[in-house]
Amino acid sequence: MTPHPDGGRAARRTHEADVGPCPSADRTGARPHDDRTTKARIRDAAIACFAQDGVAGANLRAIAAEAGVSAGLVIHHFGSKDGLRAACDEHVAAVIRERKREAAAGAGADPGFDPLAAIREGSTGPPLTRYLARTLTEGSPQVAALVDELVADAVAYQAEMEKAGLLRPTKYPQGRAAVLTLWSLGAVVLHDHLKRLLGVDLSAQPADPAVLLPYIGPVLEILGKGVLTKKTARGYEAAFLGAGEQESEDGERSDRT
Amino acid sequence: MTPHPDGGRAARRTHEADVGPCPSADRTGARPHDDRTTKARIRDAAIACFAQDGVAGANLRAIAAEAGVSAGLVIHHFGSKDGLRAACDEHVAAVIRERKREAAAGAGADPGFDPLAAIREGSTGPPLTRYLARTLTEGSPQVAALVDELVADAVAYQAEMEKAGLLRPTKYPQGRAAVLTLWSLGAVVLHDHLKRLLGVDLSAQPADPAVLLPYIGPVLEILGKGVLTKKTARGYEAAFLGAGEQESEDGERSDRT
DNA sequence: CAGAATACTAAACATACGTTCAGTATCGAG
DNA sequence: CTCGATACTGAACGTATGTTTAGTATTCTG
Repeated sequence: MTPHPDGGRAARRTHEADVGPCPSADRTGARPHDDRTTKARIRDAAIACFAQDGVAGANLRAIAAEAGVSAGLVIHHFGSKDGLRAACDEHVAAVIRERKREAAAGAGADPGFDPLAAIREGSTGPPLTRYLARTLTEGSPQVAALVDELVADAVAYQAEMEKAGLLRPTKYPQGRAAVLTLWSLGAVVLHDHLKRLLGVDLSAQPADPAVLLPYIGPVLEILGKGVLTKKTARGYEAAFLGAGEQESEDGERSDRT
Repeated sequence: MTPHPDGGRAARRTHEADVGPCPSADRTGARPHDDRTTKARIRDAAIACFAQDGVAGANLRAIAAEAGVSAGLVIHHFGSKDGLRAACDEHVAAVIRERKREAAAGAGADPGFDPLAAIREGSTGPPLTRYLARTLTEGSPQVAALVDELVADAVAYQAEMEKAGLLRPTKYPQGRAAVLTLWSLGAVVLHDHLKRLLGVDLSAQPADPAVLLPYIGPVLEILGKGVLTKKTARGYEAAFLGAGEQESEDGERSDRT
């Protein structure tokens, strides 16, 4: 119940939208000191509750209790449950953007094919991945915008890698990036099933990256050499793309955006 | 509001669990005759409402109204909202199993890599795909069991295809089948995003399979030749699977089941 | 047909929820 | 210090919701 007593002190303090002026100078003296604003604490509690029960399933009183405040205060700060949800969406999106930027700035690393690699969260802080896994299916504009950004990033990233000879060329730059991104996000959304089937939990940060292996192994195999033999691939293509289609397109298909 | 006035008369009548004895001989004369039992009508209405608003978001009165009955009757037939949800889960799972069996019995067709190809529903009947897209993320035992079956089917199917030389061999029979199945399901769960990004709606049956092309195209490309160049693949593998692993590349290797 | 069981409705019930409100404490500005 | 604004609480309000209940129609069984 009580948040981590101490430990991650001055950690993470870059985004911090408008959660308030001062970190709540231990006003009531009630709980162990927490460097977050009350508003931020409420927001984090909401993220945790929404992640666990879904937005419709969670309720303000539980969120308030988790944050150690009254239900009225939640409304006072966020106007309504919907406002709270919007704030959570924006916060999560902002954190992800920031961490992606940090990761990009840092040593080459491997953004690889996990668009959410940036938010493999430490055990501290709210469960961003689980929150996203929930809200990804509940259609909010903020999350939609975030997904669009992830795909756009993937398009750019894959173009770079392709130019560097690290990725095979594609006839569908936008389509391939979108499909790979959505597949990755889909695996996160279905993390419960993945855990049950392969014993890998994508919604928790791995102590040791090796525990991801039952998932990463097949993924690398699929992305490495494909799964269809040449003739099967040709067969499907003939069936779907129209028999004589012969693949004219190589450019960007600008359906959207 | 009113269901299809007539048309799909003696259609679909194989599963029909225990929705009751006779198709409600137009008891009240209130609504145009429907060949479904009242219980079945309630269940289908529930599937539609759950699909639209999620299980937590939907409410019994709306479901009852959609089915043209009172809220009390829903409880009378299903005991509780949870019971109703369980019945829906079971029904959807049963329909999918049945259609998969039919599809398997029919001409070779292509179960391909869409584990849900069997339920590309006609415009009649409840929105099974959307329902599944919702419940897949809400963790019910019935849905979990269904997913397990889909994966098991995929393992068997891919083994057959591999033997027939239609699929590349894999080191991870279970893992590859699980990953491909979950990716496909994930794309369904994220159908809103896929629609927005590529203009393809996986939750509706396509009048013309060609409309799926912006999705199928990249998918076939990825599954056909992969996306990583050989050295990139080797690099990732070295990083993840431990440096010296060496990749025999054509042999079977049964790590997992 | 009699009588029991089932299908069904409308209303009532209890509770859980989002939100409002009145009041209190705390803070910053002058 | 004074005053206004903000942070915050606890209780109240109104409503929506899952469920119960009492009662009526309908069907099934013998």
